[in-house]
Amino acid sequence: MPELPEVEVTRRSIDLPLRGAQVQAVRLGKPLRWPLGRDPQALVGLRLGAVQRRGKYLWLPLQGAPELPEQGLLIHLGMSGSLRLLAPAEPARAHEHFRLDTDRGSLRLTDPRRFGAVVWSAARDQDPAARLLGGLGFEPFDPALDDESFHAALRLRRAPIKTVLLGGQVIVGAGNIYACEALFHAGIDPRCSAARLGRARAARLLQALRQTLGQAMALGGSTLRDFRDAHGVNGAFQQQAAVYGREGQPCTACGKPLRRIVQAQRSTYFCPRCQRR
DNA sequence: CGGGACGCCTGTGAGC
DNA sequence: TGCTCACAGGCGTCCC
Repeated sequence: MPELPEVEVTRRSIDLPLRGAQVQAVRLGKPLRWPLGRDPQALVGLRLGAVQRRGKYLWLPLQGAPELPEQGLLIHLGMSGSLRLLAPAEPARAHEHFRLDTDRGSLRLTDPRRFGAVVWSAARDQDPAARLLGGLGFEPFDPALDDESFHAALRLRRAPIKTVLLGGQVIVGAGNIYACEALFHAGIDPRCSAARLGRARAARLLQALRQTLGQAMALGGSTLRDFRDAHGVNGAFQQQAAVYGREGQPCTACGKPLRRIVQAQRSTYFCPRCQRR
């Protein structure tokens, strides 16, 4: 369900309510992608620090244990996960597989497909967190990311630009929907080798990624069909995708039927006229 | 090493 | 109505 905008909207919706909250109980449901890696009981009494995001991962610092001052939980929502902040008395929802009860509310992870994960780590820069975060590329809104460095990183990749965007080793945050949308807005054929993008087109792509992700964030992650933040609040309105899921329908810019192809086992939607190699 | 396929799961919608 | 199949917002791991 979540790409960067949804994860960031989720982060913002739990950060202030949970900052400083004290853990009262931790409950696990069915196994997620990886085991928690820690006795849940060991987390009771700790306090939550400011929630951080790296790519599509959330990092929840757990403070108050002198011997483990940097420990925390790394959370990934996978394909179908979402976080909600509920009253502790609220009954478990369907597919609720992780629950963190605090004195300021109960954080619930529901994830039907269970591709998501909640992993304990002694520190963000120690394994397993470090291993999972280690290979990630630029944050799209990192001020240090400029056209030059983006272009330079793309030039090292011979794979199709769509695949490179999804890979997350150059830039994080765009999943299948936003990658398709950004490539459309940048006028770039998704099959085009990343290495063959010139400076100007790389710059256009970076701008399109920021525009697409930024707008989705401003609207509360509303591009996704049924996304809600941790309070259950929906986006301001349903942003219509220009190409994603619109195979055969007319391009909003030129009217030509949009195409669907498969790249690295994922659907890619694009306009064969507006997007050039 | 880069690049692609696989597999982890459950739900949903289309087609018969 | 009920079955089967394709497909779904991700990504670590394995193999070439």
